[in-house]
Amino acid sequence: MEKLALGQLNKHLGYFLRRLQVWVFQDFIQRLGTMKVRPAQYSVLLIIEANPGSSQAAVGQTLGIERARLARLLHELERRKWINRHASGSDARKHSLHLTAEGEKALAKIKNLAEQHEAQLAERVGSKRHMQLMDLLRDFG
Amino acid sequence: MEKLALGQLNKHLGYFLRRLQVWVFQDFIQRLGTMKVRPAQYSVLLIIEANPGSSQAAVGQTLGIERARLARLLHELERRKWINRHASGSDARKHSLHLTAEGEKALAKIKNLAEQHEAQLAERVGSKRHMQLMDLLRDFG
DNA sequence: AGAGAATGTTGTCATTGACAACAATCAGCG
DNA sequence: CGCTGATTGTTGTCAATGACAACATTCTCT
Repeated sequence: MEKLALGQLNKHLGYFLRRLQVWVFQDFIQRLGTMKVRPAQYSVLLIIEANPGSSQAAVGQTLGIERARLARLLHELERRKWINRHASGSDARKHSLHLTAEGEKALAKIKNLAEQHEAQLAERVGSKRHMQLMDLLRDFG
Repeated sequence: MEKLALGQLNKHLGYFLRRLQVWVFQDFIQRLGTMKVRPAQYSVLLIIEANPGSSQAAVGQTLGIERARLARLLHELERRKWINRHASGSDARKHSLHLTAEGEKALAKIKNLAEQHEAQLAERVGSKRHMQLMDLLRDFG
């Protein structure tokens, strides 16, 4: 079955962005299947690691994850004993997020797999193009 | 609320791809809200326009949309009288997809809005970066 | 003619994003 | 101080999406 013409789709950055993003996430999910970690969970773990004691609101705003969704996502990470949330001293509404020792061990493994994923992605995309894309895309926030 | 450190997330192309892609799609959906067209529907309409008479399998494979999902998506486009599917002459299993006259009129409006979306995206991203990203991302398939 | 593949349809499930309501707590202001 | 409005986290619900299986029909190949 030959591919069809893309027509006007060729002019839309969003289309190509989406196609590559889907490919990247599928590879990530497959590669981290053994740890049963999805991209959103991984990003949350990294943010907690880099910012111990953050509140859920801060994590959510940084990653663009909505409060309700993040609450459920964190509930799952807590159930797996990878994070804990104790009350923040300064503000009783906030939960202070930390990795557990078990969570740090798991994250070490996960980061290892994620690096393999990134290496495979760089190979698939071409390492030069990978760098160029990183430089172009990083300047958003 | 200040943003938190991204930590290792800074090394993952997938993260930045995803953030920009989400932004682009949200803008697209908002901008085309008056026509109630979502990105996937738009892409299917463009493919049918560029390849009249295609089968669903061909469209699905081109866009990476699964058979079951495409069947329902097309059902909705047919309900809106934007496309029709009549039996293919050569293969009775296949449906031959075409835009209706009404569908062509609607698509003209939609393409107009989509161009505005793309222009705004180029402005947001920077027109030079927009071009560079297109060049880097287009070479996949 | 018959076996296996392709096509489109329908059903179901899990994940996700979005939104609203709620309780607890905080911040600001009289 | 006490009150009002905002913030934080939680839970409930709904729609959209992706994935997968089962099925009838039709084609291809031998």
